Amino acid sequence: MGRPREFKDDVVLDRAMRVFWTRGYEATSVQHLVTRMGIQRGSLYGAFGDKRGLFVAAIDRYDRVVTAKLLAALEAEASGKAAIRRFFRLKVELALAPGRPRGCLVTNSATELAAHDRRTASKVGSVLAKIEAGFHRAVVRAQKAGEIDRARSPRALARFLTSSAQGLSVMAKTFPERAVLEDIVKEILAVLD
Amino acid sequence: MGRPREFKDDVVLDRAMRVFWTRGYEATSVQHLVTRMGIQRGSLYGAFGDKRGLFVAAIDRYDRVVTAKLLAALEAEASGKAAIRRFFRLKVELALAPGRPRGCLVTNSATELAAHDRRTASKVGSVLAKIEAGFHRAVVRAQKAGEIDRARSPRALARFLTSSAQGLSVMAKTFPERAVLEDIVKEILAVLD
DNA sequence: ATATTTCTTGACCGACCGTTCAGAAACTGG
DNA sequence: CCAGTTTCTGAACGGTCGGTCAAGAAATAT
Repeated sequence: MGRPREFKDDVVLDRAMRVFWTRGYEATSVQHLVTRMGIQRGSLYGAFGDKRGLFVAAIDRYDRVVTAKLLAALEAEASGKAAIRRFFRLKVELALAPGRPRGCLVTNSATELAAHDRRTASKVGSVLAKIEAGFHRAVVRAQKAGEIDRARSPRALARFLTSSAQGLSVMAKTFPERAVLEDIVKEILAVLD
Repeated sequence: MGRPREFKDDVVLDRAMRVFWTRGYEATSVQHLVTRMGIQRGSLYGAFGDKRGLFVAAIDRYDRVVTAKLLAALEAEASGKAAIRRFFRLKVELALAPGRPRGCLVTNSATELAAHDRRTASKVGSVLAKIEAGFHRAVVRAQKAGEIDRARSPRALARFLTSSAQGLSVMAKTFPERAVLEDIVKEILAVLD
């Protein structure tokens, strides 16, 4: 009962996500947000609490939309090695896709806000943990198939791959050139041999 | 002639650098800066132009103090491979050193500001280029000594190592634990074998 | 049809933002 | 000791910040 929302949460959240993704948290004003989201201030505060709340919700949305696609790539191949390769190839394509913000919202949030804001820190931490877990599964799968030496620590490899994905996001934001990113991915994948 | 400065530029710049390093650019107010730098607003504007100018000067200072130390590690060993190992070991130690801001000012600046501000972007770009050049020299040295297969591209390896250093900085900010960082470094160095 | 609930709207709030500036203070050259 | 120059000091500037709120609009329940 009562008057229904005139907007879909996910639709305006997608727009907010893009704004935060391109401009960062602090550089984005509420005025900027309401303009791009196409709703009024009151609606924003009614639906998401405050700017921080909207930001955390935007990271969550990013997790469900963007990160989920990358994690899916990690599970899509029977071969663990092929899955990891697919993950990084997809990451490069996403990083270079026209009309898409550069870099990664989670990486940006980790460096800009995670140190000061608990809610952001825990969201970022859980997303990174999810990625690491995905890599871990892929590595174990690859080891079982004999693609990767069983003597190597899957935990260390998973952490390395997670870190590499972060590094790639930083580089994608600074040097969004295919040649650069492909050079990097080539050597990341070389670690697995 | 005229009244002399009551502060040393590098001293107050070091303090500004630390503030930006821990809090980022946008989240740091000029009020915050003058408090921590121990000078007045007027002096700040007189010496550094504006907030942006101070920020760029702080990155420059970071380059001369922190990055220079890492680059020196890269030149300190005759063996290219040992030099790269030393670089990453030092990076881990710096990342975990108590009383020091986590992560890396250049990495933070790359994700927070480089996309919007040209001056920051060119400063960040030149620092990263310097690091990449250092890695490149070390890789070539290692190849000449037979430590690394000559068939591998030193440019790709240098780019990979630069990217890895960025990733490590992100991870250091989110998970400042020795075990995590050492796992990552172990696998980064494994690429060279 | 009316009461009730929720959402929308746009004006409004005090606080703080980055920046400026006039005047006092501290130096140098004559 | 004074004129000239630079720096220091702290108050002040307009603008924008994140956030609130009262009133109207649109739905449901009775």
